Amino acid sequence: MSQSHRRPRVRLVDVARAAGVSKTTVSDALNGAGRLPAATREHVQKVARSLGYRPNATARLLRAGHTRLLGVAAREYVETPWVYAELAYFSQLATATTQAALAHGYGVVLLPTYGPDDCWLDMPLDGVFVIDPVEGDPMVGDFLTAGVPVVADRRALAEVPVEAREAGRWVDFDYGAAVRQVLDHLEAAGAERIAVVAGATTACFHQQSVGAYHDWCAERGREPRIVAIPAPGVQHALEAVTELLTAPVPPDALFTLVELSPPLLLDTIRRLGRSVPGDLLLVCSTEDPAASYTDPPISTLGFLPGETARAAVELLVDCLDGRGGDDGRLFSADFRIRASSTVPARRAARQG
Amino acid sequence: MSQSHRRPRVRLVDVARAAGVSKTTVSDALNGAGRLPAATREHVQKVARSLGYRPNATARLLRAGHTRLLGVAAREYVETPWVYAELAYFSQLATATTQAALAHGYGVVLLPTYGPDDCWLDMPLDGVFVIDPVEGDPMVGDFLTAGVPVVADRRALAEVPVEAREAGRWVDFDYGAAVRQVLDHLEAAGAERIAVVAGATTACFHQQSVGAYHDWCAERGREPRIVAIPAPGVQHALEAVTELLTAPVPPDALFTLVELSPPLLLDTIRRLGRSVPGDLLLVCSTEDPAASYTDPPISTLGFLPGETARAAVELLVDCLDGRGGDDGRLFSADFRIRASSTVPARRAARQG
DNA sequence: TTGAAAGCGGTACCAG
DNA sequence: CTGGTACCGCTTTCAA
Repeated sequence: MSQSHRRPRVRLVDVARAAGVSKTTVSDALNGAGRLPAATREHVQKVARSLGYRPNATARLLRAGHTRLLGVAAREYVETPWVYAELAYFSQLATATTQAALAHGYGVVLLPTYGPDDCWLDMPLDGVFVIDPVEGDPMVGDFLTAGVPVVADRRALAEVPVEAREAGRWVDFDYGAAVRQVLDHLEAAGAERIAVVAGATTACFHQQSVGAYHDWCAERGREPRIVAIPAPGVQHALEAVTELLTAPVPPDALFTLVELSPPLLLDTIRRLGRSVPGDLLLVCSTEDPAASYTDPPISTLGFLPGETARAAVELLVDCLDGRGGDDGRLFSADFRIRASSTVPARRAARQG
Repeated sequence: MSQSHRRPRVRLVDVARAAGVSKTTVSDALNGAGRLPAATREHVQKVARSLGYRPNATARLLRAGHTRLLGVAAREYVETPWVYAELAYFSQLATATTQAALAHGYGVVLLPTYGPDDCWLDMPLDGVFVIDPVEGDPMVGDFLTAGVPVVADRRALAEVPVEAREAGRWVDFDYGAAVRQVLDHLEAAGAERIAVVAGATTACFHQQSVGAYHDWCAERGREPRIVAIPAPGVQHALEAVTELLTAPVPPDALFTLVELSPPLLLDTIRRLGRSVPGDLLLVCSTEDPAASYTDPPISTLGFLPGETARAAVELLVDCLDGRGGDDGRLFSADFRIRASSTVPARRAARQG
């Protein structure tokens, strides 16, 4: 058993008393402010150190009028809290945000996806990055009406009353275009039955991607083959893939929009008796670096977590510093074509 | 270009003035405190809402004397900032910590691994969870002397001056025992040349693991075969594996202590012309759930990110609430034996 | 050069 | 039932 009562922290006044000077002098001495004689300064510093003095962060923040803290929330699967750990995309986004924030002197708070309504408003945040808000997501509006700058996407901002939008910024992709790019590529490689695995959420990414897929199919009179999984996780994703590949008329191309370990996916496809790219062309939307190390390397559609995080932080910081920057930044998805979706020799020949 | 000047936030006094009452009344009305007539309460609430009033979090925290914020720092590779995104272990730990913290009404701040010395002390944290501190890590001592409760491991706490240890707690594993358990298992399965991939850090985990491996080898007069990678990342890890497997006398068992996508590892081993478990028994220390979905499923040594995170948060919260709880919690690693390290029929026969 | 005092924006204790 | 006021711990201005 350990000592239970925490000793009261030593405060500025304590140091002042011990050093026989005033609060002001201590503050100046420790912060390098004022014009004190070196002797006083050193004396105060020594006393402060010997007492183990540490300024109370909250107090100085209240004084400063800011907290230098940015919130990050991943909202894609609001109902299924925290499976995010397994999602390379969110991990990288959170990490990159932390990194970018640090570069600007900010810390990052991981926000919960659920919890007592508005509980996030009790956190001392200067700004918030809301990733993949779902349709009608209350978080964006809550922060904005509370006067806290937010970076989200354009759709989320559009849902907020105009008068509150002032401190709203966005980072976005043309998801539809990205998906079409992949579909066109697969079609050009000879695919006739492209199957898709998506997430069953109303986050912009999935909604627009699925919409684009349906449109694309409709334009060509093709029948969409899509499975939307209710929550992230290896199990769900693999089941979806299995369902698609064991259909009576199996697809000749697969495009996954949910995070799934690329080498595992490849392994699973092979166990189902199909070869890549021979029997099945494959493109994965993933940030897992393992994708380029498999055999064959897997084509990926990436959404630049590093760059978007940096942009989000910059947007937030500009807004906080009163610099009028852009309202948002539009990015283009990063489509990397590799062997998994490249026409094998014999099929290429067949296609002419 | 967007509006650059943020409008000043509306404060408690503003509401009070607008509603024609005092600060106290507003505070009570909004917090459900005091015994106000319903009419007053509603009136104040209406005014507050119409003004878009939100209490200043920093101010109420200063008043409350706590911040309800916990820090998390992953220190294993302090020099190589933020490759953590790719590490399932850290992602899950951070996520689980956030979840556990939320359950206790706390938020979580992701701490940077580097940065201006002591920069972490400027954050308004009630407590900190330092994961895998390296040898002589300053972070633990810094927080402790600042009076901020810390959860780390026993070694890190031992490095701190006794008088500062009061608010130090720990969560730990007997890494040596865990490693021996795996080595014994592999030996029993017939392995004679067990190779290990470890991380070149002084974090307790790697140091003790590598130490245990060397001891274990020495006890048996075996020659250790180990590669320590300088930083996490697919590239380094795969190179290490390749180096080990292409040695003149290749190992007959591989035990990886660094995070590496299990299916990718399997794939790589096969491309090097070895089969698992036929030619090579395989055990991975990883938290990647994909390990159990490969063919063959891969034996894993896990370190319970969920449970340790929960424990860490509890330890911190108990300490903060002045409840005298335990000084720490010792966990046992989770060794899951699967087909990748199970003796294939013919080898079992050969072994008798 | 140093120190007293006024806030930062709330909450909580009293007196009215 | 309500409002004045002290106070959380620090920074900053200003007077001595």
